[in-house]
Amino acid sequence: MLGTPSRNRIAERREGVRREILDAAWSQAREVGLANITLRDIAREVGMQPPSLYSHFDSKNAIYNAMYAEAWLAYESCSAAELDPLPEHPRVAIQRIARVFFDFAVADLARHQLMNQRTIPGFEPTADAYAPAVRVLEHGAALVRSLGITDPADFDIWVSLIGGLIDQQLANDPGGDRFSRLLERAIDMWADAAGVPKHSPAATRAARKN
Amino acid sequence: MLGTPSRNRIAERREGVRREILDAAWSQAREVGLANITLRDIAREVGMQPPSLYSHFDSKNAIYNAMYAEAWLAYESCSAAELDPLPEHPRVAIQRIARVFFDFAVADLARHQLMNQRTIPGFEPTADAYAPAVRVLEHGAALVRSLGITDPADFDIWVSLIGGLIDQQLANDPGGDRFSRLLERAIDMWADAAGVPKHSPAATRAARKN
DNA sequence: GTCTATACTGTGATAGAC
DNA sequence: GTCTATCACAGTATAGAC
Repeated sequence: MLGTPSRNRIAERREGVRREILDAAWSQAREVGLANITLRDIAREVGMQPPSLYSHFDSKNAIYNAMYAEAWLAYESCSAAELDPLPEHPRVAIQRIARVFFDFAVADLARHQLMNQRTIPGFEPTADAYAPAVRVLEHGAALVRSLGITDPADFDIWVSLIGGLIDQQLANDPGGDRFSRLLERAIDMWADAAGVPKHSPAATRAARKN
Repeated sequence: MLGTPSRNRIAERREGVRREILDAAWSQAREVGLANITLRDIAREVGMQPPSLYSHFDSKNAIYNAMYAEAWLAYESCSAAELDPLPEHPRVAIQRIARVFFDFAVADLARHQLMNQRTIPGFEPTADAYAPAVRVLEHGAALVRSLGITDPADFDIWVSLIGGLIDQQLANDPGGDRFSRLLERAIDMWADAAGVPKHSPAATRAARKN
C-alpha cells in the first residue's frame, strides 16, 4: 500500500482542483464580466489545457451552476453571521435583514447577476444548486412572518422593493450610494404600510396592559 | 431620367430593408431570447446572406442599438397615448403612470431586457439611442414633481419600486399576475409616505378654504 | 451601392493517445 | 486525468461580381 495515495487523498486533490477552477472563474468574472468568461482563460489561470476542464465540469454551464450554489451558500452563512442575534425590535430587525441582503448584493456585481438575474443566456441552475436560494427565501419569509406580517403580499412587496433598489444602485450609480442611502427610508415606508410596530416590543407590551 | 429611381425611392427602399432586418431581429429575439439571436438567422429570415447585413448595420451591436432606440420610442408614444389626458387626481395619475410602464415592460420580455437590463454582454446604447430613454425618465420625473413630490429621493424610490415589481413578475411568475396584482397596493403605500393627497384636487381646494 | 463567396478568429465541446 | 487534435458554429472582414 506504500506509495498508493488513499481514496481520501485523491478526493481531496480532486476537490482542490475544483476549487482552483472555481476561484479562477470568479476572478475572471469580476475582471471581464460574468457573461464574458471563457474556458480558455479559466484554464490558463489554473494552468491547464482548456479541454482538461471537462474532467472536472461537464460544461461551462456546470461551472456557472457551481458558482451559483456557492454564491447562495455564501449568503446563507453571511446572513447567519450578521443576523444572529436578530434585533428584538421588529423595525430594526426588518431594516437589518434588508441591509445585509442589499450590501451583499451590491458588493459584487458578477455574483449578484448570477444569483438574482438571468443574465447568462442558456443557464438555469439545477435543483441542487437552487436549493440554498429557496432556503434563504423561505427563511426570510419566516422571519417576516415572525414579525407579525401575515399577508404574503407584503413579503412580495418587501422583496421587490429591496431588489428594485439593488438593481437601480448597480445599474445607475455603480460604486456610489444614491440608492443605498434610500434603503432605510424605503423599508420604513413599507413597514408603516405593513403595520410593523414603530415602538419596541417592551413598549408594545406596556401599551397592551392599558 | 426615365427608369432611374429618384433619391427618395432609393432611400425609401433602404429604409424598408432596415425595417425588415429589425423586424426579423425582434421576431428572433422573442423566439430564442434576446441574447441568442444570430446574424445568420436574421439574414435567413430576411432572405439574404449574413454578410449583407453589414451593408445596413455596422455590427450586431448596431442592430441592438437600433432596437434599443426603437423600444424606447415605442414606449414614448405608448405613454403619450395612454397618459393623455393625465387624470387630475394625483393618486390616480401616479397609479396610471406606474401601470402603463409596468404593463409595457411585462408585455415583452425581450424588449424589457433590452430597455431596462444590461443583459447583452458587450452592448451599450449610443448617446443617440439613449436619448429617448432619458427623455422618458425626465418626463416621468417632471410629472411626479407636478404632483407635488419635490424630493428626488421619492422619485428614485418610486422608480425602484416599479422596477422591482416588474423584475419579480418576469423572473418568478412569467405570464401570471402575482406581482402585477400588487402594483396598486405598492404604489399606494409609496403615495402615502410621499404625501400624495388622498382626495381629489377639488376636495383639496375645498379643504383649503377652511 | 448592394449582394455573394469565402475566409479569419475565437468560442464551447468532443475523440482518442498516453 | 491530462494532453493533442479537431469540430461546429459564432461574429466579423474583405474581395469581387452585378
